Amino acid sequence: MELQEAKDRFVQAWGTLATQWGINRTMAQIHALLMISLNPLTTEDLMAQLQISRGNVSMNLRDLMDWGLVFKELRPGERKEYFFAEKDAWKVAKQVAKERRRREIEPVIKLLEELRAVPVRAGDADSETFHATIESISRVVNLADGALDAAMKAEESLILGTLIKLLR
Amino acid sequence: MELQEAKDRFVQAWGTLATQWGINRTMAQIHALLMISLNPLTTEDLMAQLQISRGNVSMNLRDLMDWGLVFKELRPGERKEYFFAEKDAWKVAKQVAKERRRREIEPVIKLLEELRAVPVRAGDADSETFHATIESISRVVNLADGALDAAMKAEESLILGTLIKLLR
DNA sequence: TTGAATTTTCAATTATTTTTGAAATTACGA
DNA sequence: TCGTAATTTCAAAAATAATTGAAAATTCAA
Repeated sequence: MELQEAKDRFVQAWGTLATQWGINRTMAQIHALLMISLNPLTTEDLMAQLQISRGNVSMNLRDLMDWGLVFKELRPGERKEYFFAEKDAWKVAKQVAKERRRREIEPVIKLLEELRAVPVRAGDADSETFHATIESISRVVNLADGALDAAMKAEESLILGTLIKLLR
Repeated sequence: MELQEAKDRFVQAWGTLATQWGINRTMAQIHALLMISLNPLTTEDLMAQLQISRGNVSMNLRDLMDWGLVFKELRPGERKEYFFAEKDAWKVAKQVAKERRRREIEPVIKLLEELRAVPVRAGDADSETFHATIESISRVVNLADGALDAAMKAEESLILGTLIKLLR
């Protein structure tokens, strides 16, 4: 396989994987392309390589910057902007965990707390089932939240070590 | 908050969360409803409670059964089918981890192995960047894969214990 | 400042995903 | 086995999400 073919396959596959996880295909492809590019790229570069419009590039770059995955580089004496991504995949994973936790898990935890506060009607099997299930889901969501928080703060090697122990 | 309102809020929120993670809203709502229902429900029950068509219920129930999250109950002397879901959220999480691993992570690991096999052109900084990034991503994907595998096999209490140690 | 290069915005369009509903099929009690 | 209740299928329709492209806004070298 040629280098260019390998790059294309990676960008393509990353886009597909992203859609399965609720992330915009183009956003993932731009991110993938920046991750494997030696040098920062301009909007024009991204438009040409992914065959997409200027507006599309602009909006997805803003989202990627909001996610803390892509950064802007300004070169003195040059008008146009250059973009680059963090290349350390562990740092990227930590950043994604941090953002998804903040944006998606936190609101769910808040809701689950509210639902847990709804009084159980003793003797009402229906009410009891509801509460038991909400309790069970709360425990797991809080466990996942804690795991993401731990991963976010830990070093890759530390997680690896813990995992090896767990698998043994 | 009334019990019925609490149920509705849960079903609604679960559907919203699902779409953010690449899962069909209705599928998640059916699953949520079955998780908090004391008794198994029929297609008619689901159609009425979620205000959706028969075909929609039928297709999403099949998907949920394929995911191993919902089961069918046949009652002797009765023609119609009853559906119920596993209510233990930890078991549900393990099942979801198992399926996503098989369906999505495995193909990615296979691709990354192929890309790692592409020969590096020594001295070519572009080629070297590509390989370094793919290596980095491979490590993290394999770490995540291992974590899901470990979680899948472990007990909730064991994960919790490990996590507490990690956070300390 | 000025003005052209560059970026952003957003209404309209296009693409994708989900849902419907009725016909076809299945399955089971009588 | 028969008749029909129940389920499944799938093409068409609807809903949702992503993309375009050109006008508006911004920015910075001159």
